[in-house]
Amino acid sequence: MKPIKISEAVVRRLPVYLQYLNELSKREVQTVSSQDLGHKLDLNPAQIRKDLAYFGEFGRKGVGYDVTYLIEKIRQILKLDQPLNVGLVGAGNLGHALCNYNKYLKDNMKIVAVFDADPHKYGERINNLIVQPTSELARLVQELNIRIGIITVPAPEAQNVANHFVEAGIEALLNFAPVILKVPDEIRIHHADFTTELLSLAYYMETGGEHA
Amino acid sequence: MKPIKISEAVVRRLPVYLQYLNELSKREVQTVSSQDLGHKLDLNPAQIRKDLAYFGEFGRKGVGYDVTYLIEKIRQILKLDQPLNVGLVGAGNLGHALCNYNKYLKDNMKIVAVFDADPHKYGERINNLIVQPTSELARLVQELNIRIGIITVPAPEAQNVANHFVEAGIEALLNFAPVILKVPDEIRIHHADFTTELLSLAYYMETGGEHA
DNA sequence: TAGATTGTTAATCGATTAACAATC
DNA sequence: TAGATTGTTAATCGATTAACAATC
Repeated sequence: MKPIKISEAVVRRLPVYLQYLNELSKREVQTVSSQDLGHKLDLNPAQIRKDLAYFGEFGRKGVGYDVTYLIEKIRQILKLDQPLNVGLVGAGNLGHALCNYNKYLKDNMKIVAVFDADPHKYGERINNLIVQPTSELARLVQELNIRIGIITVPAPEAQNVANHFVEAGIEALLNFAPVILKVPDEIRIHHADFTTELLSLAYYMETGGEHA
Repeated sequence: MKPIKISEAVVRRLPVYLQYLNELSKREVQTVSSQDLGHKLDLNPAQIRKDLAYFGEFGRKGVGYDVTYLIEKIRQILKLDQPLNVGLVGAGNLGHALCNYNKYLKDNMKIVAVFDADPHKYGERINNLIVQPTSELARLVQELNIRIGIITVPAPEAQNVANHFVEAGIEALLNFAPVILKVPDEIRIHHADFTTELLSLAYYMETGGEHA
């Protein structure tokens, strides 16, 4: 039915479009052109049109894209029009921070359970969630239909947590620990390692940076 | 002297190499081949050799790469062999979490100042840092030679903080708020927005995901 | 209608991979 | 020497951009 393979680059731009469209929607902007979008997001307008065209004809020639309609369509493409439950292991600062992002996710994607291996944390409240022992992971992944796992434990424990998630039948993982994890090929894993990000920035610094 | 333009993709892989090499070093592994690296990091060995070859001849034919030597070389390429000071605005959970990553950065890159706009947070200790009022940003960026800024404030304040950083003479920014920021072209800005990351994962979920 | 902007094809550009001579 | 692995060129692959007919 849809034999065209969509590249990862395209998929990663869709949430960015969505984010800005939501902003426009809040400002009650009705319509946006690929030119507008491209200017704001620093992307080529042709690229934006092509990205969207992979999934259908969402615009009107001579007019542009209806903001509300395009939001709806992108949400469908990303499958955000159906519930998608997320579980998080590692109730440290980073874990707390991510739980607070639930409000940005709104939609149907939600962190529905938080786990930690430290007994001192069991029962702690994070927003409307209560920290559970990691031993409950497998059971709750099943029970709550958790399909995406977030890993925010220290690096040495990350692989272990990943293994638990995989055994529990998780479909995808988002890893924040600064290590490369091995998981079966059928599990999708994204790395959101901020150290990597920061170190690569260093490359672009002018040398001999002491000014003055 | 070096007229070859290095692509961003290459630069972003270097810290990943570095991370794994550090791991090997800790395990006292002496030598590694592009094949080993490729297998571990899920990259084509030819690509790894090519990436490294942009910067020099670091390997030995028939042998591979000396782990310690390659670490040293990559650190030089990324300019991690000289001090690089980082400032962070937003002492919330995420800010705290990132400060704890200082230990992973070790090297010469360090978060040397933390700022927040909330007077209740002034004076709060995070590891060995004390939260400063954002009004001190410009002064301390100069005084401490801060060259990279990290933004971990709520979305509505992010642009404002970015402006302050730019006025203070920052060279690069790492933004964690889920908004697109406008900064002058000469400032390098990377977005580390975890919502984008998570939403794009949704695309790869099987539809009709309720199992059972 | 005239002006604007899409969807899409073709052209360009760049990045990845294969292949292999050089050499440890 | 034989086997292994680099550095590098050439081939392939894929992604971005330009261009334009279609049409609102």
